[in-house]
Amino acid sequence: MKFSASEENYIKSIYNLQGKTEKVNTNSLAGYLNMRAASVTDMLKRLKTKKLLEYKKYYGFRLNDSGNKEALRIIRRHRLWEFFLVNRLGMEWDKVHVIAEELEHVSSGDLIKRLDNFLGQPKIDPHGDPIPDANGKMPELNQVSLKNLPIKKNGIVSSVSSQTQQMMEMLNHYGITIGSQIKVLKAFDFDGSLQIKISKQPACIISEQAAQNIFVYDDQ
Amino acid sequence: MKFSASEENYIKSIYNLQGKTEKVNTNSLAGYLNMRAASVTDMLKRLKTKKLLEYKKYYGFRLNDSGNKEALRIIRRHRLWEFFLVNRLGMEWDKVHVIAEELEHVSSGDLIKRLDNFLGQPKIDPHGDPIPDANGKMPELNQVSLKNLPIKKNGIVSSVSSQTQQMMEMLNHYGITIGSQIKVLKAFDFDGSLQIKISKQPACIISEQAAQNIFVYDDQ
DNA sequence: TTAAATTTTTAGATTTGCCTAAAATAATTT
DNA sequence: AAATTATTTTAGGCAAATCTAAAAATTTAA
Repeated sequence: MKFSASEENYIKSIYNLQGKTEKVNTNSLAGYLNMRAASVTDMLKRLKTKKLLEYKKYYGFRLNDSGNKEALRIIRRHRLWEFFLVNRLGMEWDKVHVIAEELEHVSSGDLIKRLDNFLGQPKIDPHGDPIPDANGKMPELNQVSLKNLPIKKNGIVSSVSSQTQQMMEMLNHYGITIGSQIKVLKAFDFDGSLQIKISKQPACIISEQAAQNIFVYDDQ
Repeated sequence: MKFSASEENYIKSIYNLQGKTEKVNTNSLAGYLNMRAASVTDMLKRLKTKKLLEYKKYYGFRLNDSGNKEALRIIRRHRLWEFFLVNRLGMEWDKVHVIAEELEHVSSGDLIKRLDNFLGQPKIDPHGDPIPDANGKMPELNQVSLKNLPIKKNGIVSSVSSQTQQMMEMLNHYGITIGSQIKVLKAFDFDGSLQIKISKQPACIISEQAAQNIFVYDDQ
């Protein structure tokens, strides 16, 4: 079945919001998509008709199996294009998201198969997120928030949960990029801030809020 | 100014239909786009409001300067993507059009600049059509219809005007591809059919209609 | 040069995807 | 357990992009 760009955006967003088991609610999806709750309700009905959604009025919703499968197809396209933009066209990893949001809706199975091959079947996108394979299988990587990385243990920056301009600005300031080696030297219980060391740079301090939004692969 | 995918399709189609000086009429554009005349009239009004069109009710229309500029930007994107699909992803040149129709609407100047560089600033797309440069300048190539190629003169197949399945089937049958060396041995005045020789294949006959739709670069 | 045919436009409807405002339902507080 | 608050849905509207059917304008032909 084929879906409109708008439907695909909703599907992808619901996927991103729903955890392993939790239901998503109308307002949080509306907030996530920068839309009004009423618009979300409209689309929920449409997606339910198309049998992508488990949805009981007033009680939240989740993607069902075909919804999840579709979401993974969209996410696969998005991440492959991001990989292309960064690793072939040389764009900055913090600038590719918007463009990939458009490219991901181009609907040709053959195109994506060939793009995947052309790129060497990458497993991780430039933000450090795993790329679902052609069957929708997502490589499980043991990622932890920097906040939870045990003291003195090495991690590799794998992704950041917020991709706002403000976040990017801060990461640039600290010289943190995907793939950076990182280590927590000390945690201050008072405010949750952390003293960290990034690659070979001198140690510095970051806030609990920042640490919460930076994810690393536990580098065992 | 930014345009919707739909507006861009109209702009590109008008560009393709208008010659050097002729006006385009509603019905021919409707036919070209597989739409009804009424829908075309609607869009003409919109494009006129956006100052892309010279349009007098009942008397046809043409793109004005900014319309032409916009058309060339769209065509540039389309042809660069076609080049990418064929020369990087290895798709067949007769299968890329539909996908490029989607990709061409992705709106990022930086993306196209980088794609152009990545591809080595190609001048001709896989169908043999020239790719407008970043300023909208279209390389002038002296292309003639096979029908008008002087007898015994070598030509290089540069493009075909119809990209229907039927045309592709016939080209495959004759073993004609973009870039093929081709020469007219004899013209039969009776029905306009031509005896031609393609590269090193034995001579064969094609109809006037086919010859009219195959273009070659005069290979001086 | 008027009648017929063709082309183009207008008028009004439909679908998608969004909105605001009001109503319905659920959750929380007193 | 009512009353208040918060959330969600419904109702109704709007713009883009399409359609059909009818009206208007132009072109062609008798």
